[in-house]
Amino acid sequence: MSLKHALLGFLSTEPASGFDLAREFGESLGWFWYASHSQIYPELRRLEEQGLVQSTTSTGNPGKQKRTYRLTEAGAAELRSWLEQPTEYAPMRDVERLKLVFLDSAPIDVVRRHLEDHRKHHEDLLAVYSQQLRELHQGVFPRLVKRLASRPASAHPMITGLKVLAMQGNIARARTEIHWAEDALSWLDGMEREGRA
Amino acid sequence: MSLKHALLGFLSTEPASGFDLAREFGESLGWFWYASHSQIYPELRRLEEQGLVQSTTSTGNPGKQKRTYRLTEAGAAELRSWLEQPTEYAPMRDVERLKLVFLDSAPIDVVRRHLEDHRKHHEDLLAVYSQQLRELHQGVFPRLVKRLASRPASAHPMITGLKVLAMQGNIARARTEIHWAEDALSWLDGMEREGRA
DNA sequence: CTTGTCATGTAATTCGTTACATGATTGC
DNA sequence: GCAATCATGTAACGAATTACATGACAAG
Repeated sequence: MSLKHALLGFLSTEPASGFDLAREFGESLGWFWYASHSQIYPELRRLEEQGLVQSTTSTGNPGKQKRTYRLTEAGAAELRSWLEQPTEYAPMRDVERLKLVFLDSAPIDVVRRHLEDHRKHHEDLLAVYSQQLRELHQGVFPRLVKRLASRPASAHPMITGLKVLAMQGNIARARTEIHWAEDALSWLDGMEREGRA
Repeated sequence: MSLKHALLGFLSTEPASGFDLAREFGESLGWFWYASHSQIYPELRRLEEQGLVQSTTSTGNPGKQKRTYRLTEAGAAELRSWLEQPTEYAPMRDVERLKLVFLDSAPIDVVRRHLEDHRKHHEDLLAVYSQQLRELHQGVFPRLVKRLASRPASAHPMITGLKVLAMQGNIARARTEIHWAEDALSWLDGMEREGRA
């Protein structure tokens, strides 16, 4: 039930169309939640049926229809209540680790390639997150700017701080994965040397 | 398509029943993959239709039916081919982080509770993983023992090593989350002090 | 006039969760 | 006799992916 609340959350910053939301949920490697447009459009309709959001079709531009959704009071209440409840942790499903434990009869180069891919993947993530953290600090990160705009200056440190915190968490994760992959690669080199000796 | 390969992987150690597999996929906080029995039983039937596994019903015990699945040569080949292919990384979906970025108008105690829960969750995971790592090193971890049994001694360091590596990765992750949560809590305390000053 | 971006949708399928359902065996 | 564990399944629903489908507008 999280797509629902992810949408309500994004709409709590400002009204947006399905297209806008699909862009935000797809770009920047996902920014905490990913969803495709084919999941978003029907979900928004469902939220409207439930009275949690309300849509207006753009007048002005004829032909080019654009449906903008805004949060209703009921939607804001639903979001608040979800935010207050403790998080239920999703069961672990980790394809890479799963592969790793069964790779024990594969050629050593296959194992190495997997670990190198893993390192590369998280290095790419780290680059993106580091850039986004810089943008958060510089106050040029669009989503943050919009969120600050509608709120009093006294609330700004908390608003910014929580985003920075979340991003730092992603950075810490990426670094951990990179370090782990590097340690694993050294260990693998050791194995190979011993195997040849 | 990973449940399929998770099952093939587990069956590559030794034949097992749906019940055995459901126990392994459910216990110990999941050991890299979680699935419920209601997903496992039909999937095993499908794998049998595809000729990747083969089942035998226990004779001997009448009434108490127990269906044991073993990997076929085709199943082993499918597993090898999956293991060789590069991993596709799942898009990010992180409920806790998502909540965190929208918690900026909630009472500070709600934020604190979320961070404390997060720390607690990963401390619990860390305890389990640390115990399992000890068992791996002591050679008393059942799944590892079984896997070593069917393979020559020269392969043992690699078999054990990869499991240790995977577990160390989980431990590193858990530690990172705990440290992050603690940093976040200190920051939050600072915010509260400033807010009251 | 064609490519790219904006914009919104539906359909088919697969994957995963929750709940329902049944029956045998073992230990107390 | 009763509870716990072993053992296997189905049904209904919800979440997510992939593919199909359409059309406006802007820039070159």
